[in-house]
Amino acid sequence: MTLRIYNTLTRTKEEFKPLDPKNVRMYVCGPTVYDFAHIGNARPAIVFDVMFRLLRHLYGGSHVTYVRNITDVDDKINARALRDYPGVELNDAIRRVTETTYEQYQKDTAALGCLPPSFQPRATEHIAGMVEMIRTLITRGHAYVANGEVLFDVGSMKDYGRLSQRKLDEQQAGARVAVDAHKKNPADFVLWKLSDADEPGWESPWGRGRPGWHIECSVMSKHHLGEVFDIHGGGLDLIFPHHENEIAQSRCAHGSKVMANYWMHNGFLQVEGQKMSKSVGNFTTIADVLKDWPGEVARFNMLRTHYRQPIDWTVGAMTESNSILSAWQNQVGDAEPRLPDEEFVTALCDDVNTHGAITRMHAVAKSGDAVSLRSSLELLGFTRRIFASSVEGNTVVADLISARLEARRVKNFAESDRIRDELLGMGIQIKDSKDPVTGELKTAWEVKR
RNA sequence: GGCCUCGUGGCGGAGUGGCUACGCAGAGGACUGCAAAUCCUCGUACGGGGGUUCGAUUCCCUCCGAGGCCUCCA
Repeated sequence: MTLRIYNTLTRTKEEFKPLDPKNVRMYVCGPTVYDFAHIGNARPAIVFDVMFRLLRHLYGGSHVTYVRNITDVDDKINARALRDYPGVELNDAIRRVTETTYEQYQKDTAALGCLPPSFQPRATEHIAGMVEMIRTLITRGHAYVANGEVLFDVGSMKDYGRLSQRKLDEQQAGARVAVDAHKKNPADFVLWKLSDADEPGWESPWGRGRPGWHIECSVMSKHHLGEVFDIHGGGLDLIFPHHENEIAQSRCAHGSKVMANYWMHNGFLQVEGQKMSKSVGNFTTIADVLKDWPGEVARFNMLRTHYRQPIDWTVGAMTESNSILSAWQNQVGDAEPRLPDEEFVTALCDDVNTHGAITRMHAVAKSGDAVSLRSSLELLGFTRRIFASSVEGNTVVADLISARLEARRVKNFAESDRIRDELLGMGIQIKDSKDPVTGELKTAWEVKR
């Protein structure tokens, strides 16, 4: 089975060849923990979770290392800490912001069926590594100190801009880059900046300060995955400047030709046809979605579209996802998963074509092969039965159903319909059937939305 | 101004140089006390205009439209 991946670096689909099949290494940019994650943040979490599961399937569960970082040092966090915890000592306030947001993120991603990554390093645990890498960059002539900042010198890297296919001179034509007198090149970016007394900071050779926006990923990926690794993922918007700058830092610090061999970027998401933003009022957090829908439905809804395509996140689509998934869950029952069928895996191996895989699952479902369907669901991360928790063991429902069955046996249809309406009022949809052999009446049910 | 996506039937959404995915919704039928569920059948789409070709939804050019990045952003 050949895995092919669309590589942003080359803008083509390439055959995936791991550096070491015994240790396939993937790094994905995780959240900055200052606020509830929104539904757009869920996309990379889910998409790369599927990638993680697929790699484990192909190379073995113990032969894949997946790192997703937690950015817990950032000026947005400081601002939030000052706003939400006035009067509290700053470091303490920051810790409260990052801890509560981090815990919420763990809950959200777990509810969406995502496996915990192999490592979830935090930026604040790697400050020493960042100082070290910055020092190396200065030594090697790729960074300089100016105006209290350490800046990366983009002019020192001959192919800066390769990932985003930008040329430095073309960019300046746009004149959107602020020209700072202390920068050698307007595109030079901060590696370290000094902190005021009321800002978080760490001691460094350049004074008490904090790291810039890009250095953490270079340091943490190197720490867990090495100087060169296989896959680096994240959202489309990170291509520039974040990933471009990560590449610049890592390659220049290590003297390597590449940072990662394959760069994968997921597309964006709109809500009901509109860009999600706080001003429009359609800013939807993962927690909001989970209030209305099971996490599995949200996950399925996300996977019905190829990861590089835009998604329009709508109630209509969620309703459709819900009906497909619950039909499958009913069909699958308690079947034990085995190996998923080859066509299904082949679809996933074509640049993680989850929609193609789901199409295959429709065919499998139609064929009545519950084990195969269950196996596919398993690989995509649908391991639990969705409605079970809310109503399982509900004796009221069971009693009403048996009372209705009895009424039907004695042809008291007024009573049987009354009970059916009562259940419907509870959100329970009745499904009658007859045993094809014995002719016995049977009733199943599901939670209707 | 630069770079990059995308435009498919009522809706969602793949894919392919020729054989008209798939799902949801909808219509008809079977079944049912009636519904629901289930099963069977049906609907003939690829933004406009050029070009290449025996033939393009699929390749090329162009126009129109939607969106993203270039500044923190998944």
